[in-house]
Amino acid sequence: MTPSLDGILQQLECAEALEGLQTASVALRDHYNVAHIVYHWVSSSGQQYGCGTYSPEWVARYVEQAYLRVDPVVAGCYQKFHPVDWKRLDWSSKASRAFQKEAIEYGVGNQGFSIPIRGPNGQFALFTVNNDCSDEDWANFTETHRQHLIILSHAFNQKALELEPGRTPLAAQALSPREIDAMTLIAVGYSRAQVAVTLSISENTLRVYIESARHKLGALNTTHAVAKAIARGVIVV
Amino acid sequence: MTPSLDGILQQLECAEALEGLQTASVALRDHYNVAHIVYHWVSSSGQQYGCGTYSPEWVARYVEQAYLRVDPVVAGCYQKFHPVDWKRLDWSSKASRAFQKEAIEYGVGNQGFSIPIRGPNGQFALFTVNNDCSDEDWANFTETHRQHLIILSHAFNQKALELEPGRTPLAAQALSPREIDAMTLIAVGYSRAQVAVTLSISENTLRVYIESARHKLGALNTTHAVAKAIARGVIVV
DNA sequence: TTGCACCTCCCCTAAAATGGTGAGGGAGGT
DNA sequence: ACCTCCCTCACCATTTTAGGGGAGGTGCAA
Repeated sequence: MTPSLDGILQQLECAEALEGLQTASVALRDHYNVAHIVYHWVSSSGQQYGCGTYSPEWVARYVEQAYLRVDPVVAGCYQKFHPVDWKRLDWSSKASRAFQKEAIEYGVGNQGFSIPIRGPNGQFALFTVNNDCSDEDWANFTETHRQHLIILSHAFNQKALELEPGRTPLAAQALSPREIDAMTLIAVGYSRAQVAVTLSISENTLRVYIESARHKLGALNTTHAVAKAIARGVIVV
Repeated sequence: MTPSLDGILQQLECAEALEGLQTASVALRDHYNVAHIVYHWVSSSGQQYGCGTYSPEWVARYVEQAYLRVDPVVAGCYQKFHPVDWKRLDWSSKASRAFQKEAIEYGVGNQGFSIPIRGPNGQFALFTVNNDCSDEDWANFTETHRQHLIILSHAFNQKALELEPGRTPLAAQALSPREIDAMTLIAVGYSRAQVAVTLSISENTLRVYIESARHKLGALNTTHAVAKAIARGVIVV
């Protein structure tokens, strides 16, 4: 007996480890009667995680060959942020075709539908449903379940973020208003001279702000400080 | 008579301009019988757009005062990527409280629920539903409609992206692997000399990468390039 | 009152970054 | 085969930024 969607969502909400996502993937595969459900993401630290129903062999192969940099699904979805049917991706390059051929040999279906979700600090996740069927059947399937799949991708994503280790105590020291002004203008490409004129202060004063902000942010230099400020959302560009 | 949710979604799908989003916002407000529905986003170019049911006075005030940099909803959601209840944001600072007080004077409800969505190249959107009611009622509302609101945020977002002018030639601006290496190391505070050593190349070569990346990113200087690269998710720090 | 954090300004010198151009070899795609 | 993009290195002179110092004024809060 296949579990209900609500049941799976509820179960997902209670999950306390990666295994919970794994179990949910399997349950979803059975629920929808498709070939595969896969969820994988890249954390802010660049670490990759994944769960789903692909065969261990294919996963190992994928990781070993660093296919993340080849996979047109990843590359294509990275430029979008709404659901993407695999057919609409660019499979023209030689590497892509070889990759696809190999994937199918490892039991991956020919049809796919992936939902990218992007978080702050470069987090990027993909929720994928995969099957082996005709174009027409697949179009029907995605049309019918599109909304549920979006909800599911959110649920997976939320859970994944909760489980992510070291997801930032973030004890960020706040910058003063003037420091924020200064860093913001520096971040949009102004030179110190320009920023000083814009803020109607002397360049010497400006430097004090920049130095101060740099120390608060624990940065090694101005560029690093800007990078940290943006990554932490202290300033918005 | 209030339109059905499916009707609104369908109408949204057919929208051909910002007015379509505006109409949908109003329809949604009536459908859910809440105070406000607002959708606003920042494009990759930094341009702000918005639509919704806030009074024109409040919108004008918001823009004029550059409240985007004060609004705790924006600041809070910028660090997350799942729905956020306004109560869970940080309203402790004086500026935040003053902002909130003023917002309420302009007819904004005390309760809010915002769904952030982040696109490639630094696009960032917020779909907000706002109301004036008790904590309990609001908890019930958000609990009940959470999934639909997520779907709606996606629908708005997809439409907004379609409507965004000049929304294409970005994919061509991807950085080469070496450029990413260079920018990443610069972003974590290394000097050019250190980066050159780390990458085992001459500092001259390194500079070519930085310059190339700078041009691709349309940045005025290295710091600006790093800022853009991070904001767009081209590099992860 | 006495801190403390903020804003503002000034001095110094050495190190780093900036701007553009030329040029060779390699890999991939049409 | 040709073309384009990527990787690598080199040269030049100039501007900007880097790291510290010190010092006076405001306003808020314990």
